[in-house]
Amino acid sequence: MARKSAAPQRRTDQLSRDTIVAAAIDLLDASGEDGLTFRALSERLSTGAGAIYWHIANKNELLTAACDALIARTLTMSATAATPEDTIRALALNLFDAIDAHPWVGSALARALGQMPMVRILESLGRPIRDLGVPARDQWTTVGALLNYILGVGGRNAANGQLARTQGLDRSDFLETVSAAWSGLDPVAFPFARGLAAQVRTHDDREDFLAGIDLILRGIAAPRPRRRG
Amino acid sequence: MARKSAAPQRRTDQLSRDTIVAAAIDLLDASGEDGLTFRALSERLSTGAGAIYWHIANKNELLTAACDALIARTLTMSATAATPEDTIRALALNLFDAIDAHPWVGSALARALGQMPMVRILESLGRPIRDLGVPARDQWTTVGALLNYILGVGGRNAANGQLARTQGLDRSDFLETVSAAWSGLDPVAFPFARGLAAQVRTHDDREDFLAGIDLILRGIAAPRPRRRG
DNA sequence: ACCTGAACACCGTTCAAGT
DNA sequence: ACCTGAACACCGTTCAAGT
Repeated sequence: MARKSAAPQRRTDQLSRDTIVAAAIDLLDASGEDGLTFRALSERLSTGAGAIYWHIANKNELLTAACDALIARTLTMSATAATPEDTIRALALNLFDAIDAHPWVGSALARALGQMPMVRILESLGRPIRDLGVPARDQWTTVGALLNYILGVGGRNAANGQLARTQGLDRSDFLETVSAAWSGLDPVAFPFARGLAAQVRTHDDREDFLAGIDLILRGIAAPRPRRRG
Repeated sequence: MARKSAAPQRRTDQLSRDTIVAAAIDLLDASGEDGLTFRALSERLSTGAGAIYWHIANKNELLTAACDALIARTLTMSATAATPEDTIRALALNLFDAIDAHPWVGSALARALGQMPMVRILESLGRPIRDLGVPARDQWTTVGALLNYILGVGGRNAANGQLARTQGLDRSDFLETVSAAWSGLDPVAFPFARGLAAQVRTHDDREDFLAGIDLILRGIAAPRPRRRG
């Protein structure tokens, strides 16, 4: 008697939230944000599509959980350095590298507002800021500035990764395209952007990111005006 | 003779890219990112679903075009102020307000990398930075820091707007939830985040955003170390 | 040249039915 | 308690056929 299609192997052990999240991370790393579907996930887990919903509420929760697992891993890696500044620099770089290696984390973070991954980052960033001597009333603004800068870069990295995947361009191809487009801009309407075309081609993302962190650190160290005293 | 359903009125004038983009903006404003579908759009334009593809390549291009129209509008609004600092502040605030009023712009911008909306912002931000006396070799880093901070805040705003829409929470409800969750954090593992709970409830997004801009401006003004002389 | 609208190949999510 | 997998209500995009 002929069967319509090969019966899929079903797993014998129980599914768990952690197993699902781990599989989701594999899928996201392998095929990007669009690659994470409940169908692909259930196939990889040798289970039915609906089974996942017993352990996780919906796709958004799954994405946040995957993001949190990765962020937690990244942050525990970041030991305390010699100075608060160095701690912040090291932490920021670890986050940059994590988002660079897993672009989907960049956009997942943006959606995970008051939730765990954000809280973890806030906490890790907050301690060295406190140690820097930033007064309590300025801590929220300060951590916010650093966090938003980091998330901004992360979002751009995520977009880069997504673009590279869908267009099949590698990094230097992409930069070449942007640089060429910018050199072609109207010199009257866009003098500044036009002048940037050369720098776009040769810049180092990681170095620029760190330079931005240093700029913000200088801003934190600089005395606030209108204090009179 | 009974018809299956009311035959839709079809438009008599020609469709154009601008008409489509304008309708897309209306739809995005009215029902958020998820509200923009080719079916909803074609209904609003009294045309067939496939007709839009004659004028616009795909959804991504449509989103970028909508974003660009709004950004162009926002930037021409931003006149030059008394000082470069004030010009940057005014520009940043205009962008903040635009993203606040149209949250979808926040996430659309992240995806519009080397394209027009980004170039426009870069250009508007770049001139006052040049006027500030930032040397050519630091201009890319400087404009990048400001841009990424602004985009980071924009991304967060976009997420806020999306959340408010889907959960049906208003701003203060949402902040209340976050604040409550943070007060409940483990005081040993998360002392800093816990201490922020109170500030979360009462803070002013717009003011904090501007404080971050000021912090970065101080960083730009601060002398760079390791110059020796 | 421009538009129609059915069709295709997908989605996330639900839920009766099974064990 | 946990899982199955068909079914539902959608998507973006394509394309033969019309004008």
